[in-house]
Amino acid sequence: MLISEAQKICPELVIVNGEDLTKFRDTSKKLWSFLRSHSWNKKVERLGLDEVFLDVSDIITYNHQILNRNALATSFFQLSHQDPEQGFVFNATTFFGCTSSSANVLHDENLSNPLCVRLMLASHLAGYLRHKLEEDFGYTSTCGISINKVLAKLAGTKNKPKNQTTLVGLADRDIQQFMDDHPIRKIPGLGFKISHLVENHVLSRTTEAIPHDEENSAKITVREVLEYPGLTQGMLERVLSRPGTERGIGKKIWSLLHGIDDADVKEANDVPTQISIEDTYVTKPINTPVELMRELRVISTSLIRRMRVDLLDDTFDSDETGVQRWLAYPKTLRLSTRVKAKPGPEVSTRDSFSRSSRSQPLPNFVLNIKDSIEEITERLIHEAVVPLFRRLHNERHNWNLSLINICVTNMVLTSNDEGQGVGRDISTMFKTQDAKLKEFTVYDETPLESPAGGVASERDDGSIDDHAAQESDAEVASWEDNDEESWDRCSQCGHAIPAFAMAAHERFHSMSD
DNA sequence: CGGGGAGAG
DNA sequence: CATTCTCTCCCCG
Repeated sequence: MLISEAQKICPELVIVNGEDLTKFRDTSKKLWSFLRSHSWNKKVERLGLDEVFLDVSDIITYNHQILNRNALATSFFQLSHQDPEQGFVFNATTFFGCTSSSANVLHDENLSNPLCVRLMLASHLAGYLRHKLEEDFGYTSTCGISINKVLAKLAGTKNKPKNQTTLVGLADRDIQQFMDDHPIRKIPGLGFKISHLVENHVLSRTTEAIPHDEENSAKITVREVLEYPGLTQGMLERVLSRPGTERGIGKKIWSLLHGIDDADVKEANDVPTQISIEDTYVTKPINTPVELMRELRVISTSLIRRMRVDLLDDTFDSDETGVQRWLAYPKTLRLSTRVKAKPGPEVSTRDSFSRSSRSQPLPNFVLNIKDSIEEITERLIHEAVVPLFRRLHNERHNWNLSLINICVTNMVLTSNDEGQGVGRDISTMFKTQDAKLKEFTVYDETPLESPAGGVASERDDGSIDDHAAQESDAEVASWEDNDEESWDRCSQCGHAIPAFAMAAHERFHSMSD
């Protein structure tokens, strides 16, 4: 809701600058887990905090097979392969919720069309899941049901805010009809860059300047693009190809415009591939080391906190077992900044939006769970973040920073989620474990060096200076040096293994026995 | 792997 | 309403 609207309705409203997304994140995770628990193939892909794709092909195939055509009105949808009791009763003579066509009832000719029956079954599954989301958790939802991701997502926009839409596209021309009236910018996968290139070409414009705002973004429809003479995959490829563009972009965009999308629904990722925290300083850019250090401290602190929330195993209460281990840990630390554009006559809007970044290996002390967040933050800033900053900016002040971002990425998984996903196949499990052991072996034999650039510190005059590396810096960031409990010898093979990886390592032995 | 771009919510 | 703060996937050298 617009803040101005909220204040109109509720004048005594207290507005606090900033937000805490914790409850949103937790709820998102909870609802997502619920949906995943109903998936057979585990293809449950999150899109942001409040959307999710489910590939339910396997469930639909099964329920199609067991469908009794003599008692359609009192059918039973089986939610489990193992337990035939699990499921719900439904009326298979109609779709659940809205459909893209006017009639919701399945006529005889449609009943003989397998695709139509499958879509009908999926609509009931969606209806059931949405019902549970509302009854058990208290959240309404929208859903689109179709044969691929693009069509499902577009269908889902039709009956907001709390209904579902099944796209009953039985022939290619039904699909095309559905696509035709959409503005191309609304097609998932066509962002503002590609939309403008396509629009400019179709309208035979040669405008180089791409407007950055949503306002004058392409209002041109899919139909108008497809009616353009000579529009082929190859033509789109030529129009859209610039250095750095995705290979096969022409074919991809052409397909999307036709409602064709072979992108897989990806299996759920247990840990994010990246965690980043950023802040913008538009009205008052960062210019002095004092301001800089304060902001780096704020951002780093919240990053360490987020790492512990998102990357630590929370299956047991930490105070019950006393042991928490990393599900995954990042190998890389990255600092990005954006410099505020100089207010001049010809400001290429481009400039103010692009970022620069530098990265380096993440020091290992960051993973010491027992150390306090403040302690780790301080060390991280001085030993890693400031050196990265100095690689980005030579000047000692007046950087005019309008954005700072700190990111950890390049995650290494430390254990298989037991009984889940890939772990079924012994040989692939062996391979993954082997790869992980290799990781640890490297750490074992090669003690980490102290980060390049030495330590920087803040001086009274506000400048940042390098010190020659101190004696103590030599022992920077090594688990062994800091905490003898962090590494252990495996009783079976004598290999040195980080404590958090021991469980995985022992499973490795049990697999190879 | 490091750096950057595009697109998503 | 426009901007902010994430996150993922991809390309190039």
